Amino acid sequence: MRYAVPMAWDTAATRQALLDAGARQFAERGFAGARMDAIGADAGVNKERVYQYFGNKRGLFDAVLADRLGDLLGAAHAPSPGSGAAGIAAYAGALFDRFAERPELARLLAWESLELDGAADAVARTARCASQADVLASALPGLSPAAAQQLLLSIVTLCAGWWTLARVSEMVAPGSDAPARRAVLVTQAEALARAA
Amino acid sequence: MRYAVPMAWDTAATRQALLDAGARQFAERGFAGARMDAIGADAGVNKERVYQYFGNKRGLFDAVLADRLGDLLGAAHAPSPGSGAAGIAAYAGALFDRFAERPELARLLAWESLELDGAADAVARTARCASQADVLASALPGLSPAAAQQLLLSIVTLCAGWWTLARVSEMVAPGSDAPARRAVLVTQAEALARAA
DNA sequence: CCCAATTGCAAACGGATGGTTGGAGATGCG
DNA sequence: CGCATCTCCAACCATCCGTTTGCAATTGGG
Repeated sequence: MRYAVPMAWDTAATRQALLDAGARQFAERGFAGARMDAIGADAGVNKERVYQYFGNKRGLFDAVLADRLGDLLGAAHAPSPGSGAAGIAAYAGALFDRFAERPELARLLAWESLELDGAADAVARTARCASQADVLASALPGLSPAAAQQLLLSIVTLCAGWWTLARVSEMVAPGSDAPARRAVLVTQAEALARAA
Repeated sequence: MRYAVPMAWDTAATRQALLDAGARQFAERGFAGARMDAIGADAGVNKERVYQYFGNKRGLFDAVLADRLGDLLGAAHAPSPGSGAAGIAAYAGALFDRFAERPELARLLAWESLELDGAADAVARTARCASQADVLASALPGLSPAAAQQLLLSIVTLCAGWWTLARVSEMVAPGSDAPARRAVLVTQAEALARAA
């Protein structure tokens, strides 16, 4: 039959468009709530292409999580060795900024934890988290690896929390906005680093 | 037609059973992922009863959130006036314990933030959060109301985070378990209180 | 005891939805 | 240029699912 538009090939662009649309739709509505029709429409591609490139809805979700969250913690500017609590504070600010410029990242983290029993691309991402914890350990001489992991976990939890627990934020700190929350988190990260 | 079992009335029990089943199913799968058939089966009640008592699926979800999360922060043992950073630390431990004994609470908080634009029963819950922030302010003389709100928000975010960002916890702190995480959070809450 | 109102159930409805199918159009190679 | 293969689309399928319907059973008041 005649199609609405001429149908040129662009395999890489189609796949990327589906990943981008999938990221938007899964961030907004989660795995269960996202609709294949909506993903296709958002991508400007027929939804049948998802099955060709990713296998099924779950395959696309895993691909989106791996693609978007693969090096989330490393994407924020890391503290320098020996930079101490100030370096950790700056890292918290940079991570918060990362979430602020791409709020779908925090939301995808939250959906992943609620809807999946295991993280997408867990082995690679766990290795990257270990590297990032090592970076924090080198910023704070004397910090054990386990303590660095706990510190990093708290910083990520606090920074992402503005988006992952947005309703809680609205009720507990109704007068706050993102810049105010960022400032508090930078101070709190420094305090956590000092106490670590 | 003949029913599978005799059909006695118990209005209050039926409503409670649906709330309890709804809490379990919504905590596990979220609003979009929960199934009305499964809620009815879990409650041991015909799913049609949800429409009689709560209007529709969304009405049940709102009722569950209001019922389970209404006084979440107050349910944990509050710090005494003037009890200082130690009181805040103990409060963090109590809140973590609250989440540990009823992990559906943290998950419901997260689903609410991801799936709704506004919290259920927001006015009442915001008032309760303000009261709880006042309790923290009285525990730490000199703490401003806004700073108390930010401190409370960070404590809630950190305590709930073990469940709301469970996959992140597994990747960032793979060797940690709940008791270890609890101990770190108690220490971290004390550090945050000192810096507030 | 009778009857109106209420509660509860099984079955059905209409629309939604993930996934599949058949075929058109594009590409690349001989 | 012809043909095999690949990419893409529109339409369809089978099942799912929130909600409604018709009626049975229970309850309580006169």
